[in-house]
Amino acid sequence: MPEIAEVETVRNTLKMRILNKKIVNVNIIYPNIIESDKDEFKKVLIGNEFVDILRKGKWLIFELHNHYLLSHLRMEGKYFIKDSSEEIVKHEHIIISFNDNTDLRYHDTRKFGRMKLIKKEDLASTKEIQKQGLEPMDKELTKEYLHEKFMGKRGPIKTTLLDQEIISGLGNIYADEVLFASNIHPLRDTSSITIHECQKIIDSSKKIIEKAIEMGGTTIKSYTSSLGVIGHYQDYLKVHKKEGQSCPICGTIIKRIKVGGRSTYYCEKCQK
DNA sequence: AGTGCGACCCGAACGC
DNA sequence: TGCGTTCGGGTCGCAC
Repeated sequence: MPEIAEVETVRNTLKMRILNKKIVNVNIIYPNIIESDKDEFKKVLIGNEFVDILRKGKWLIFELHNHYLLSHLRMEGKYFIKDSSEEIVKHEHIIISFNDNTDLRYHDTRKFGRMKLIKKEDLASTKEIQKQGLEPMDKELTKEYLHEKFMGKRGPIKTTLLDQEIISGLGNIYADEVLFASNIHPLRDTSSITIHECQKIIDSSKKIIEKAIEMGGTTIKSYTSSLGVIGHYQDYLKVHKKEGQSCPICGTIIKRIKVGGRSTYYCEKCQK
């Protein structure tokens, strides 16, 4: 499940492979991935080229001449680079072909990912982008900012960490890890989080995401062999998906509960 | 306004 | 074995 670290890895990896190559064909196999007009999507892309790839939260922003292609991988979206001669396999939904006989192929088993083509001047007013809050790496993400946002918020802190309008980029997995590292119980009411705990949330978010990006970097090689970028975050998770196992700090059995409909893992001794 | 929940998908895991 | 059922994950849109 791509979170901000995986998206950043995809961005860096694709930048090395697809920039400044002329797009010669676009094959839309499963149209529902594309939220904007499908005919225009083809018309704008063919003959165009990607000049840069940006990112905002979990959104990938492919920069074209005059347009941006926004792409959200949701849970299982992946990009592959393949030779155009290779057979199209199951779950490849959008195929963008370049003039050097390679393809950028969007692969998504659950078909949850979304793409949207917008004019460059509309980027700032596009709600998907505009809504993104500060990222853990942003200098402006301070304990004061977070504390103020949290004070006016009801409901469990776990749910609030998933709100992209406050902190942009955390998903279900890292939200559990951040709360564990911050010694905060996932069901704590958001408004009860102290300013000191806000700082702990910021520090652990940064640490966890930086490490994940670093790990993502190590998987770049496998990308070229058309395996897609798969984060190796599972190697260092402390609580997420660890129900029934011992807490790495105190040995207490990790619990699993539902918070806002999402599976949530925590250590009842370490997280108050 | 804020909050909660179903819908979108389909492979994997589970129950019988 | 093979069938049917449930679950999960991020975000949007609708209902309250």
